[in-house]
Amino acid sequence: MESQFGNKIRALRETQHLYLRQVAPLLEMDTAQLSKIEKGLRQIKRELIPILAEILKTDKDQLQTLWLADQIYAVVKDEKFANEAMQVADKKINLKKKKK
Amino acid sequence: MESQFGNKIRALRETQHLYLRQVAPLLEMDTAQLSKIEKGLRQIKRELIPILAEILKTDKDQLQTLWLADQIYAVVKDEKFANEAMQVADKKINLKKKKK
DNA sequence: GTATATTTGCCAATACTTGACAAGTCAATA
DNA sequence: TATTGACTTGTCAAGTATTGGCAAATATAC
Repeated sequence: MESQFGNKIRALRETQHLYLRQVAPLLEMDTAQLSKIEKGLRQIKRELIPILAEILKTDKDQLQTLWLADQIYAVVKDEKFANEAMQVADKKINLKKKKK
Repeated sequence: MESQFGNKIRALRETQHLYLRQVAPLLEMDTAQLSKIEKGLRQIKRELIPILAEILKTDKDQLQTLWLADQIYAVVKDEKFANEAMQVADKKINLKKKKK
C-alpha cells in the first residue's frame, strides 16, 4: 500500500519541520487527506504535484516521476508478466517518441 | 486509442474466420462490446482473457502480457518522464521478486 | 433492393474514488 | 493522569468513471 511518492514527500516535509496542518491547506485539503496521500492510501491529483514541489522546495519532475512510477506499479504489481509487459509498453512509447 | 491486445485478438479471430457474433456470446457479451474491445475503446475484464485465449486457440500468457502492456501504456502515454518512471517501477518490481 | 457483419451513439446502471468530518491513537508534558 | 498537538483511521455521501445493453447507422457482398 505504501508509495514511493508518499514516502518522498513525507521525508521532505519532515526534514523541513513542516506539519500536515501547515501543508494541507496550501493544497486545499485537510490533514487527513494529506496523511493518507503520504501513506499511499490515496492518490494526489496530478495537478497538485507542481504546487507541492514548490512548497517542499524540491524538483517537480522528480516528484512527477515518482508519482508515475507508483501508478505503473499499481497496475503491474501482482502480475506474473510484469517485466515482459513493461518491455512491450516501453517499445511502444519509444516508437511514439520517434514519430514526433 | 487502439490497443495491442485488441489488434491481436482481432487478427486471431479473422484468420480463424470467426465472427463477432460467434465469439461474443462465449464471453457473455454482445457484438458491440467485443467490437469496441478489439478497437481499444473498451477494456476486457481480466478474467475473460483465459477464456478468450481458449476460444482463439492461443497462448493466454501472451494475451495477458499484451493486455497488461496496454494498461501500462494508458498510464504513461502522455508523460514526459515515462521512461524514467518505468525504470523506477521496474526496480521496485524486481526488489519484490527477490524478497520471495 | 436484401442480408449479414460490424460499428457507433447514447445513457442508465454499476463500480470506483474522493472529500469531509468525527473520533481515534500516540507522545510529550504540565 | 489530564491536556494538548500531531497525526491516523473509519465512515459514508457525493462525485467520477466505466460498463452493459440496445437501437440505429454503416459497410460489404450478393
